[in-house]
Amino acid sequence: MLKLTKKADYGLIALKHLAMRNPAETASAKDIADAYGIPLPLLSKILQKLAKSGFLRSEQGTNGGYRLARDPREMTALEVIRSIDGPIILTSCFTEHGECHHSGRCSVREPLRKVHDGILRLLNNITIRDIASEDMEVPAPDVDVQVYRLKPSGLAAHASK
Amino acid sequence: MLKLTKKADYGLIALKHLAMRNPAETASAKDIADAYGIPLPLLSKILQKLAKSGFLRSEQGTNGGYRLARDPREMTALEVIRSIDGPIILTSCFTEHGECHHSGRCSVREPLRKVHDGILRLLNNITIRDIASEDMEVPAPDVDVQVYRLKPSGLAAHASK
DNA sequence: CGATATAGGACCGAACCAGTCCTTGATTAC
DNA sequence: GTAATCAAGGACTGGTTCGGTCCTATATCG
Ligand code: SF4
Ligand code: SF4
Repeated sequence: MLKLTKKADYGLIALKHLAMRNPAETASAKDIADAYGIPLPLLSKILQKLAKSGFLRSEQGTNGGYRLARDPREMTALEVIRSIDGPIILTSCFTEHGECHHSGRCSVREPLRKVHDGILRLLNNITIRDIASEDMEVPAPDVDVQVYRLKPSGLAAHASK
Repeated sequence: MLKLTKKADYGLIALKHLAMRNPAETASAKDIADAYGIPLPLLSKILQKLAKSGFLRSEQGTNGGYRLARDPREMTALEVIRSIDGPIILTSCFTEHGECHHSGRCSVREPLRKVHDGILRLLNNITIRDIASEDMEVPAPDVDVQVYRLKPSGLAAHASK
């Protein structure tokens, strides 16, 4: 169904929140939870994960809270989502032990692996800073995701829509 | 978790299977199920959906089965997946009635919508024929998915990985 | 008729998601 | 030193979706 978990949403919200303020100050889980209406205990565990993954640095005690541990330009959406939701698996055969039992006969595995890579590359090119920036552009054609496309031979694009 | 359902996998397998053979002959659900080890009743309903969505034409009775209803170049992975799994929703707020209750305050909704669009565009550029073609290329940088990227200002690419 | 097809509804177990609750432990303010 | 404030983390639950099975009805060919 190709959906992101809400935990990932919340994690991104929190990181964006932190990326948009003075890196000197911390924000507590409660601050963020209140600001966006996210259940506190849920957000807490997300932030804990992000801290363990090295995105956040935590400070306990009164006036404690979280602050970014790295430059938001160095945090990609891919890494963040991975850290919260676990590995991204477009199909169940792309995980370590999740071998689909027809991976032998399956004819779409390789094609889907390319799609998978495309999505990863897309997410990998988005940084927290991108997300935090107010105005963004849908820019000129660029490297990024490379979809496989038939040889030079025609078969024009039926993209858009 | 960003996973495709197995039903979608199966649907793509079936379409690929049909795309790679003489368009004159039909293949029954059983044929395909046996060929790839897919449970027959499950595959049946997938094929039914694909038929109702206009990808397949079905013929009942002995020697019946399914055949492609359209040119495989005109069937995109996006449409197929949509037809089987329902609408693709990266986050729960992108569906008609699935309004997330913080869509008001949420700060990542718009950015994620762009990611969503990127994924859609990616899937929309893949046709069944692409999937059926033996050799594919990961071609030159091309139009396709446009990830938003900061203004001209530097912030070089930290793509790859 | 009877074999082979599609068409489609009902059902079920397992997994996963979103969220809650409760306990522990560090740090600061008073 | 004690209380308030914070993070850390385990256990549990209700709801939904997924993957799959089963059973019946209908169409078509030989
Ligand atoms: S092997 Fe084929 S059917 Fe199984 S998960 Fe991978 S792509 Fe899907
Ligand atoms: S509104 Fe925000 S939190 Fe809710 S589903 Fe959309 S992106 Fe996720």
